[in-house]
Amino acid sequence: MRLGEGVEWAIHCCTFLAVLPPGSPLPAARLAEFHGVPPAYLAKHLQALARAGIVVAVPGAKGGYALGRPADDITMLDIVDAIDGAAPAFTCTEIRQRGPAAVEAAKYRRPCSIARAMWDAEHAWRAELKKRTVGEIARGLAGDVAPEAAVKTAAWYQEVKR
Amino acid sequence: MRLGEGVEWAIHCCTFLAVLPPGSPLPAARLAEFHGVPPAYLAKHLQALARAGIVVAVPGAKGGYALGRPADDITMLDIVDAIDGAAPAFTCTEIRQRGPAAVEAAKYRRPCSIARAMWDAEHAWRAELKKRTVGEIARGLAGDVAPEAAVKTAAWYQEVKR
DNA sequence: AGAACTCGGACAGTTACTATCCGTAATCGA
DNA sequence: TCGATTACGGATAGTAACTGTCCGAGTTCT
Repeated sequence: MRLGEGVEWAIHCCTFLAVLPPGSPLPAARLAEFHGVPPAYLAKHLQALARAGIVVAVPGAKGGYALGRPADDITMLDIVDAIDGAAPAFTCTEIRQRGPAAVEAAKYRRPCSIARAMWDAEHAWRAELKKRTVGEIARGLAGDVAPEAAVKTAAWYQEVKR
Repeated sequence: MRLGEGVEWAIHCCTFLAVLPPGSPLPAARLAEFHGVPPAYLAKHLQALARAGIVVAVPGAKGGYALGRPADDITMLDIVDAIDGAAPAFTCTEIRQRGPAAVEAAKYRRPCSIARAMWDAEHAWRAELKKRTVGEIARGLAGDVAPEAAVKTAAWYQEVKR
């Protein structure tokens, strides 16, 4: 089981947009430049975020992306679902109905215990992601690294917005 | 994020081996026949289970596979790790060190909050899978379907073992 | 109105998963 | 001892998902 790299990029972009002064969208190319990732590919993921309403896309000159709602109302799960898709990781193919022990479909009242157990685990994963919001992450992000990085970030932003 | 189909097959095989009378291994071809899955491909996954010690492989005529330890000592997580690999689904590529705001590596004391949040969620998923054992699942499996299926299973097993 | 800039979807390359086959080694029954 | 059966590993294709890039449509500013 592997989570696409785009999920990481999307979360970083959202947390970054959360710490930026609001009211001024940032182009996809600038977001890619700041994070050191391929611009064209990041744009694709940003489009997915826009479709989910997590960010709003502002077209035209001086356009770009901005958060679609308050950072505290955006959960990690929202982003993961938008990028990776909301389809469950485990899909029950009902192999119990495929062998020589199969009986007519109506006799299977509930999904098999195996699928239930896998789905329970997945629910725990999603519940944990739902607890964490972009706002919370953004506030804690500064403590991960020396204040020097925040200074460089501010300098870069001023340069870009000039 | 998607979990390979082989995981489902492996769990079904383990729970099936758990309800079978012990002391008599079942060939991979029989396991594939009972579950209605491609024999050659299932064999690959069974080999992975054997490498992990979850099942024991008995070579030669009258050989096959049997559980490697009591069913209550085999967790769902054991099987998932054996088939899908124990590598974490989310891998932090440290993109915070790649942009114009990057500072020297030593300044990053702890992993970024984003990675920690993702890993916490993954830990919750693994913890849930670790709670459930093959023995527990096997005991509950019969209740999912009409008793008729158990009869057909027993008949098939007697035919195979003849 | 013109120009510049942006998003948006359509188009290839790469990796991982699915699936199969064959040769080798080991075990049991005759 | 010989043949049948079975697990094991490698080599080999096909398929789907992820990664990556491009150019056109629409919008905003001057």
